[in-house]
Amino acid sequence: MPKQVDHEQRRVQIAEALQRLTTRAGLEGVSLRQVAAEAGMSMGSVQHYFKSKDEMLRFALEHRHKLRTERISAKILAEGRPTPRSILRACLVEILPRDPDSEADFLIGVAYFIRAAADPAMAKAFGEGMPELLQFFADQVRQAQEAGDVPASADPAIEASLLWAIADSQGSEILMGQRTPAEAVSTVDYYLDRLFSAGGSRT
Amino acid sequence: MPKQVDHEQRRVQIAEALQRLTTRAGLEGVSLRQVAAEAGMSMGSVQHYFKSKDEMLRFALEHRHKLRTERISAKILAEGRPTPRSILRACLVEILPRDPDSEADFLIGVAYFIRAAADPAMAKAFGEGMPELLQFFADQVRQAQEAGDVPASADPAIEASLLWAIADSQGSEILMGQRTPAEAVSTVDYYLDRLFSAGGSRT
DNA sequence: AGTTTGGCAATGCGATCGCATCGTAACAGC
DNA sequence: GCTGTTACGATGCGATCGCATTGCCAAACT
Repeated sequence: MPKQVDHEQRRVQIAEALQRLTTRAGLEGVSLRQVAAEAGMSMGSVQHYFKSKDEMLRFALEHRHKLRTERISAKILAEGRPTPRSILRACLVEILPRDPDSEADFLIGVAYFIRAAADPAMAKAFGEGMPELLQFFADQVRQAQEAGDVPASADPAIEASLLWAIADSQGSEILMGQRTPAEAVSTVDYYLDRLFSAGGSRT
Repeated sequence: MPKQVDHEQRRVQIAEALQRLTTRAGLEGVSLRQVAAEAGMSMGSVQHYFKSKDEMLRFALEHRHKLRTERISAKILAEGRPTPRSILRACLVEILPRDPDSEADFLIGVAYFIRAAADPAMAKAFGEGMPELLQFFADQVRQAQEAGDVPASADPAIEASLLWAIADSQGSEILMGQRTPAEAVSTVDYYLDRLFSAGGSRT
């Protein structure tokens, strides 16, 4: 029929404008008008692609999840000779806010978290990407165990949760200015050192 | 001169109404009118005790800090024969959202966090209570080291940060419904088990 | 060529926001 | 008992919010 516009692309365009704004003001502090302005279009246009603000937020969250997954995948593939440890380290460092981009990404995550706390639908969308990552972490730990690099007594599922905890919390402290990215990375390494040696048969 | 009103008490009263609301709608979703209604007073009254919304938020944050500190202190004193490990465990469990009250407290923390990310003044207030707790954790780890319960190779400052990370992150996952409080507590114990035995001379 | 339909801008509406202002009631000091 | 200061409720203002409505333009399809 009429024009040919790639809906998905437009939605992504809007979502990315939203991300940029979210970094500065949090999620609740962002209005549809601001998003439209940031995306360089009229408010009516934004409304055309998202029936409500909530729908826009949910799309942007899923988009972010996808991007993060891709980013982490790329990191892993970029590893020359990946070992479970190097893979885990790459993931954890990737999660940490090290530059404006990753800082934005981290902030957006928190912004969504707090909305998810009050909005069950958002909580569902928010939680969906998590088990996947934890599962991946657990798998890496398991492989390291089989290679004898991590003590057999370790519980992969719990270890995965702990690894995530460290990246998450260190990230928060970086944002609060209580820690530098370099310090956070060295904390990650400190922890990996212990996980990958305590009681293990090799270093 | 006129009436005799305890300003501090009134402010606390308002702050607590704010906390109750924050649990439900996050920090940005709370209006002065709602706070006034929740506190059972008129909006003009709230304005009388806080010149601006920001000032109210900052006071409530400090109030929360104080309460949490007191709560943790009480927990420690309640320990019959406290050991560094039992103290740390009590603190970590105290931080976790286990019931509506502690859940609310945790949510409020997140709500303030996100505001602090955009507001330097709030970030300052937010970060002030943190080093104190980390310092306390580090001291406990150090004492355990001296008792031979934690390997000497451990770095108390980093361990403190890791301990906080675990409580913080597990708390988030509880709120997202991805984990039960019981699971989180067992994760805490799992971690303490390793910290307090790996390479250590005693159990 | 005319009709249809999607893309998009503009505008309006009702609600709500933080904040300023003003009026009033209550009480302390002279 | 008058005065001055404080407590606090009521109201109004300008801005902004999400959302609904409307209308125009351009591009397919008949």
